[in-house]
Amino acid sequence: MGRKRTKSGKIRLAEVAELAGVSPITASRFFRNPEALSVAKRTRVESAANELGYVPNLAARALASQRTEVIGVLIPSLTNNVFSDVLRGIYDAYEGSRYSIQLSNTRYSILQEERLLRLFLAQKPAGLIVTGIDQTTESRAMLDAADCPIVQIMEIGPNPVDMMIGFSHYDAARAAIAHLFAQGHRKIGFIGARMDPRVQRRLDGYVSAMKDAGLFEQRLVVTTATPTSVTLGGALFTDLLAREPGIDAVFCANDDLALGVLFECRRREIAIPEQIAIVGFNDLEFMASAVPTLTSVRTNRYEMGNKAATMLIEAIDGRRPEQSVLDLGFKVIERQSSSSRHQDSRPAVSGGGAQNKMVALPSGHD
Amino acid sequence: MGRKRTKSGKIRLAEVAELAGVSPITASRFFRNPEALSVAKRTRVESAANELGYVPNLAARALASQRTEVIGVLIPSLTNNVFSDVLRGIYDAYEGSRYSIQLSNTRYSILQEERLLRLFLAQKPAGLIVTGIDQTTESRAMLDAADCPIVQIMEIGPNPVDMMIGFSHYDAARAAIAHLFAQGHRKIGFIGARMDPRVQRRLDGYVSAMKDAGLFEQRLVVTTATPTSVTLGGALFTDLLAREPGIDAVFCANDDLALGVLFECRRREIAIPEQIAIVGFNDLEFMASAVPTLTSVRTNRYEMGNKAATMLIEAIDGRRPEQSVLDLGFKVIERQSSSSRHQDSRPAVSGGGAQNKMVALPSGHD
DNA sequence: AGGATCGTTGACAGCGCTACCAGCAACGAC
DNA sequence: GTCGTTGCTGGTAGCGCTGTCAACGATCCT
Repeated sequence: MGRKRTKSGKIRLAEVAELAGVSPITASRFFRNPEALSVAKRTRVESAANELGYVPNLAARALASQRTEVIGVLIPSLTNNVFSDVLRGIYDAYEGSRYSIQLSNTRYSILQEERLLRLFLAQKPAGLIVTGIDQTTESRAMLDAADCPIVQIMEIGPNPVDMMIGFSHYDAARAAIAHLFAQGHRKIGFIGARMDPRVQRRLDGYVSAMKDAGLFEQRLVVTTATPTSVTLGGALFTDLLAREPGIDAVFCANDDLALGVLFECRRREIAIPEQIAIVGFNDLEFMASAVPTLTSVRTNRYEMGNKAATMLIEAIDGRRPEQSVLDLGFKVIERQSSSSRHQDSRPAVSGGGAQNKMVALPSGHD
Repeated sequence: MGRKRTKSGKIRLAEVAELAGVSPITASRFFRNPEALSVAKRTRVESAANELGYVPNLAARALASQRTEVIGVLIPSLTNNVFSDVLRGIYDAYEGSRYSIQLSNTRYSILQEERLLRLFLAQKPAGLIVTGIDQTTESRAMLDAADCPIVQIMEIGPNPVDMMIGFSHYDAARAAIAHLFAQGHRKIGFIGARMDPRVQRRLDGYVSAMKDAGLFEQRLVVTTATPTSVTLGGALFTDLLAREPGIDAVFCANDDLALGVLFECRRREIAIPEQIAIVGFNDLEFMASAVPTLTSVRTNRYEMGNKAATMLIEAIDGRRPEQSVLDLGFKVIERQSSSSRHQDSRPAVSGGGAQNKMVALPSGHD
């Protein structure tokens, strides 16, 4: 016996086809590949669909076509400003496309990531965006076996699963330290929080730059697994000062920490940059507006998300990009907090960034 | 002639049923309502599913059952810290539930919201979370006609579509101004950016409080439609000072603006709070850590998202909450930037917020 | 002119799951 | 002992769409 369930009441493709005087399959084609129809039928179907207010049933489409139009996005944090910029880039790229985004938060756990990956892959996504290059072997195997395009974002490294877009955190950190060296700083501390893989690589870059200069000392490094915050920046800086009162600069693994250091210096009446120089990472908006303005390493977060999404869509549509690994580079934006030239504190209320000087260009030209 | 398409290769429910020695329909029930099975069959199906690694096909389920397990979430911005906290609350609540989240960004446009709403509703979501109470009449009609639970978040107001969770931005602004009055301030400026409906209501609260005290002057108000930023805070404050050099306090519509004002004061060597007091809105993390620490109105953003999601799930499952409108209130967190008691600038590196004093409690007891 | 090619259209048979109803055994009430 | 009643299980028939193939006329080539 059939079901008595109420017909959803919605317009179906068949109704549209009937009104347009074509077969259902022709109407179906109109929505997927209108070019394939003759102009006459195309307009007939189009007006019929408009007249009836037809909306395709995505579940039926997914079932029949054996694929979804869902893009899975796995990011480690929803709180972090960095990821909200990336996300905005991603969402902007999908706007108006037929794909929809399924977002999940791994909370910086690769096990959680593995779990979510399994979940996503089971639904046969059209594509996948994952953060970073540090997956469990299990995750890696699933990604390798996945039959959809995949983009890894936030950093670049060897052995991409498929496509990859980001920059070298290691090189970026080295460039920041090189900048501090150029300004005459020698005893440079490092503070880092959360210590996720990318922060770890910034630390690695710092360590290598310091070692190259024969200046590395373990006690110059203060890190914690705690999530980052402005307050934490002040606390870590306090620790650093206690360990090594003689430092003349601090490289902060992100801008929130840098802002915390700035406030802590103010509290302690330490002059920036005269007594201590500060360099942050990411170049969030407030860095250009702080007093003194704060030097930071600019990363192209919005572009990273946007480009990743664009590349993914193109790959799904069968147009693979020429180069599957894209280095978006970084720039050290030099500002007052690390400038030995004592730029005067202009009342530059708006337009921060105009007077920025580029110190290093795209990474990874090796 | 049938299709030759490769069978997806995936395990289907029928295979599980066969291995378990039950009918497909019984296996189906196991996944939706295991209680309905006898214990014997339940364990048989369970172990069969585990053995085969069965994963349900959501598209087929959605098609057959005529409903999805997707929750639509419409927010105006992905950049704003405020919404990332709300989102985190929402995602946390859905973690592990069978629902998935479909997020869209209205970019503060009610027309965009209407478009997205139409898109969402067409897919028959299990529930909907929308931001605010200012929808187009068309949107409102669609929401009223929607046959799924709906939660409006971020603020409360008359005529909820269904459920509602938030607080009164009007009352919160009034409380902030009352606090400034209590500290002896009279010439209180207002700066606001973006001027979305909620910021507008904060302005309304400011205006009414000032008028009540006979202190309102139009030139004390500086607003712009530009998206908010720290830099913009400095610029708006500069405008305000130019218009009315005699102000003794500023109420900022959000914390980014407040931070910008702080930096601008530092640039101009204006003493806080002696010459000018500052009050922000939202109580972001950095407010407790700034120098001087910044007074703000704390809003329960994470809880708002989390509670909204929880209420929505319960409503979907047929357990509607007793009260459909929930006021989460706010608190004025008094800090140095508006304290006439001249709290000494302690080196309170971590733990900001411990010394906070609550000034006003949940809103909307009228 | 005949055949090959192209562009366009349609028929058919499912995709994997669940709503509906019916059946059946076990049980208690009368 | 008969008649509900309850609890569990299964059969049937789709949900609305699309992949595959075949057929058709129009166009092109030799």
